[in-house]
Amino acid sequence: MVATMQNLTDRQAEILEFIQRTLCNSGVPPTRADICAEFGFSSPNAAEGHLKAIASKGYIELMRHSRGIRVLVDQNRSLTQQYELPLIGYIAAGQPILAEENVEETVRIDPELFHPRADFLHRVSGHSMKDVGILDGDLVGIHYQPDADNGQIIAAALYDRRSGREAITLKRYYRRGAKVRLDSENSDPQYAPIEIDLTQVDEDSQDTPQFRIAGLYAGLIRRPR
Amino acid sequence: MVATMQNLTDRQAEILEFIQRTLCNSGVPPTRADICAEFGFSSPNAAEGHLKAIASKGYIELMRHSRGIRVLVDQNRSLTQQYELPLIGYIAAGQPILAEENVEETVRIDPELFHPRADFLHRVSGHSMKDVGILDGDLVGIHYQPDADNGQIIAAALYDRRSGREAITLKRYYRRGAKVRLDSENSDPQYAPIEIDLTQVDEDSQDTPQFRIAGLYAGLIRRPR
DNA sequence: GGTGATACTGTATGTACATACACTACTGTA
DNA sequence: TACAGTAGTGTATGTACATACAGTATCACC
Repeated sequence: MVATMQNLTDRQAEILEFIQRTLCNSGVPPTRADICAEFGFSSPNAAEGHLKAIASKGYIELMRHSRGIRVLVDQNRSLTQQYELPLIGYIAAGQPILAEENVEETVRIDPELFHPRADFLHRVSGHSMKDVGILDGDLVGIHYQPDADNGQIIAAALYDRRSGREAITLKRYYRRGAKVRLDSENSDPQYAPIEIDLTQVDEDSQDTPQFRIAGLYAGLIRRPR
Repeated sequence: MVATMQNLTDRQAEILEFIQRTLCNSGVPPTRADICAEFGFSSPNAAEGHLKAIASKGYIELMRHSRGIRVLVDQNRSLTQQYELPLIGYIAAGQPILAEENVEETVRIDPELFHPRADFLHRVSGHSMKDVGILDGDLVGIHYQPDADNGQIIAAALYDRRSGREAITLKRYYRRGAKVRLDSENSDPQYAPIEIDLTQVDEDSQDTPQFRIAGLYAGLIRRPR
């Protein structure tokens, strides 16, 4: 957006709101004449002037054909809202979590559905959290956050030496000093806790830490096959 | 929608798809000329004819002004989609399931997230489905459907004589002739199967059946407190 | 007290658009 | 075999629309 984003005047805001309302009600943007009818203007130039002002402030884009008004900024989340979350499987070497390379697909869902707000989704693989009702194949919402409190369920990013990437796993997090313990929630003894000493540096991969917190578990979605 | 909803021809589907694409890309519906340019027609009547055909099948609505095309049926969910599902707790006496009286709140979520498509949500209360990872407080998506196959998880509407309303419960459904069995998924012996004989009429509430299928379990959302 | 932004009126113009009429041609179907 | 639905071409027409030019009035502000 090139235009400088200044504040709209009251009148301009009213007109922008009318454009959005029209779009919502009829599916088509209004004409200059429509705007005049709504506000009682007797000259199409009243509308034209406002549109140009609103466009120069970056809120809409004008195309030079009939009804060529495109709303760029949507205050009341009516239409353009994204409602999409990336689904992250693995984290490629040296990449931030939300880098495009890591996005497997995009799921249409309102991030605000979860608490705290989810920043991305992860597909659970395995049964390590079975006892808290998180099953293989579930999509969990993760709130991006680099630290956590003891006892919280986190998305742990564990570096895999072979593949050179980080795998995400849900674990219950406990930390005492430099010692971190990652618990599973499955009574089966094969799911033993993982113990990590943060002072221990992994020599094979100097700059990449063995472990980091990718975020906080914030809820889940299950879509039966 | 008054128009009879028939299937579109391949060409008509292509054109509908182009309308949606245009709407998505530019925010404005295409003109007849735009459609001609896209498909290589040399007469605007080619476009006009298709639009009328698509409109008569109920997929779009034509208004008699420029770019007056409104998409009513939105296959790939671009703009007009609501993304809201009602949350149904109990069913008031004599009301259809989705009656307004039964809607506790509305949750912003894409119905297509679930399979089959969810028509409403229900908040699980109790632990009867714990063994399949459906916990107390979870929101389950329900696909409205009055019948089910053996072994499917359904939302059962059970008439409660005291309150005069129907309570919704998730159960695994089995039917043999007129005998219906509703299983819980919890190894604890307190969750015994419910047996219902469909030939038995409840005398205290003559016209209201004891039991009906409210719909099919289609997935769940969990929002930790 | 002049300058610029906002908020309009009034008139005019050319073209973008929807749409009607008239025809051709193929296809499934009753 | 005739009819309805689909898929087009070609021409024509009136109006819906964006938009330019020329003004007026109010207000803030330096």
